[in-house]
Amino acid sequence: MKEGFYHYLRDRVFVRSAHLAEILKMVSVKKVKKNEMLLMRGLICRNVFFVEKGLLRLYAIDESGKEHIIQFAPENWFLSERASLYFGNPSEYFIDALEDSSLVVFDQEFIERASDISVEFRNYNEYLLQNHIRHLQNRIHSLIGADAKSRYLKFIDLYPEIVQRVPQWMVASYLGITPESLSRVRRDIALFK
Amino acid sequence: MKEGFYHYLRDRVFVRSAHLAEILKMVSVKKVKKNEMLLMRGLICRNVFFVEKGLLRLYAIDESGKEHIIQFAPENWFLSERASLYFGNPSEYFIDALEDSSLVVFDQEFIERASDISVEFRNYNEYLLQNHIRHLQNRIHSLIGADAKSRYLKFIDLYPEIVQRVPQWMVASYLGITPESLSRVRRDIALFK
DNA sequence: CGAGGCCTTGACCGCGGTCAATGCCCGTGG
DNA sequence: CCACGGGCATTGACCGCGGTCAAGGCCTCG
Repeated sequence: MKEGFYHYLRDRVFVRSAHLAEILKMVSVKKVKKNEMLLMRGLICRNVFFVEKGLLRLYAIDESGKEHIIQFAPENWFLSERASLYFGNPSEYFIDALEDSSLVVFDQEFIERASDISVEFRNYNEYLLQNHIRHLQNRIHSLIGADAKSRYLKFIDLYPEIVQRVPQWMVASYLGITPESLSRVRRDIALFK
Repeated sequence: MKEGFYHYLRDRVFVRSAHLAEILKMVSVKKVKKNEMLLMRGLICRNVFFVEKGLLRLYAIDESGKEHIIQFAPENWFLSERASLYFGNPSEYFIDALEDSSLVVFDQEFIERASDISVEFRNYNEYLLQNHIRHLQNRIHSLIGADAKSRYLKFIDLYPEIVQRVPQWMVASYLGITPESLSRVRRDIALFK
C-alpha cells in the first residue's frame, strides 16, 4: 500500500524522511480493473493519478467517434488532465485503465499543501510541469515535421515497453494514423532488415 | 522603458506595489530589429523574453531545411525555449524577431528570486506553465484529429491579430502544411461565403 | 523600372485514409 | 475437446488530401 509512491518520493523527489509520513497520509490508494473509467468528458478533473502498477491512458473522442490517444502512463508516471485540474474547466478528455492498476490518487490542494511542507516536493512538481512541456513540444515537432514511419520509429525507441503492452491500434492512435497505416509501416520496416 | 512589463506585473500578475520596484530592477530591456536572432540551435537558452512591443517566433529547421514554427509571441506574451532553459540542454530550436521589437529579458534565476520575493509572482509562474501545457495539448489534439481546413479556422479564431501580422507561409508552417495548401484552403473557404 | 518576396494556380503524384475481406489468437460455452 | 465468436492485425483496391514543382501575377522597395 503506497510503497511505490513512498519509494518514488524518497528516491526521486528526495522528500526528507521527516516529511514523508505527513505527505503520505494525505493521499489515498485506488485499485481499478482494466477498462475502468477514471475521467469522463464533461466532468471536472479533480485528481492526479500516480501509477504504482498498471497502465492508464488519456484520450479524446472526436465528432466521428474516433479515439485519439494523448498520453500513456505506465508505472511511476503521473497522469492528469491538467487543463481541467488546474483551471477547473470541464474536461474534453477521457482517462481509463488499460490494465488492472493500482493508483495513488491526490488533488490540486494536496500539491499545494505538500509543496508547503517540502521544498523538494515543490521543486519536483515544477520539474514535472517543465518536463511535460518539453515532452509535448517534442511531440508537436514530430507531428508537424515527420512522416508516419519516423514517428513510429521514434515511439518504439522512446517507449519500447508500451509497444509490448498495448494493442497496435492504440499506438496508431497515439501517432495520429490508422491501424492499417501502422501495419504497412511495420511491414516496410521489416523488409529492410 | 519596462512600462509594459510593469503594468503586466501589476495588473495581471498582481504583484504588490511593495515588491514591484525590486523585481523590475532585476530585468533588462532589449530592443531588436526585424529578423534579429535571439536563440540559435545548439546554444543553451538562458533567457525568457517578455514582448512589450513587436512579435517573436520559436521555430525548428528540419533535415531538409524547412522551417516549422512552434509558437508566435506578440505583445504581452512570454517566450522561451523551456526545454533548454530549465534543463540546460542545447536548444533544438531557434528564436527570432518578426518585427522590430522591444523585449524585457530575464533568466531562470530571476524567476526563482522573484518567486521568493512575491508569492503572486510564484503563482503566476505556475499559471504560465499550466497554461502552456493546456495550449500544447490542444495543439496536439488538433494536429492528430483535424484536417488542414479546420486547423486553419481554429487558428484565425484564436489568433486573428497574428494572421494580420505575419506572411501566410508562416501561418502554414505553424499549421504543419505548405503555403500552397493553405492558399487552397483559403480559396475553398472564400467560395462558401 | 527592375528585382525579389509572397500569394495563387495548375498538373501531377504519393502518403495515408477508407472499406472490405481474410486470417489469427484466444476465451467461452456447448 | 471442439465449435463458435469477437477482437485484433494484415492485406488489397481505391481514392482524396496535401506535397512538390513550375509558372505567372502582384506587391513593395530600391
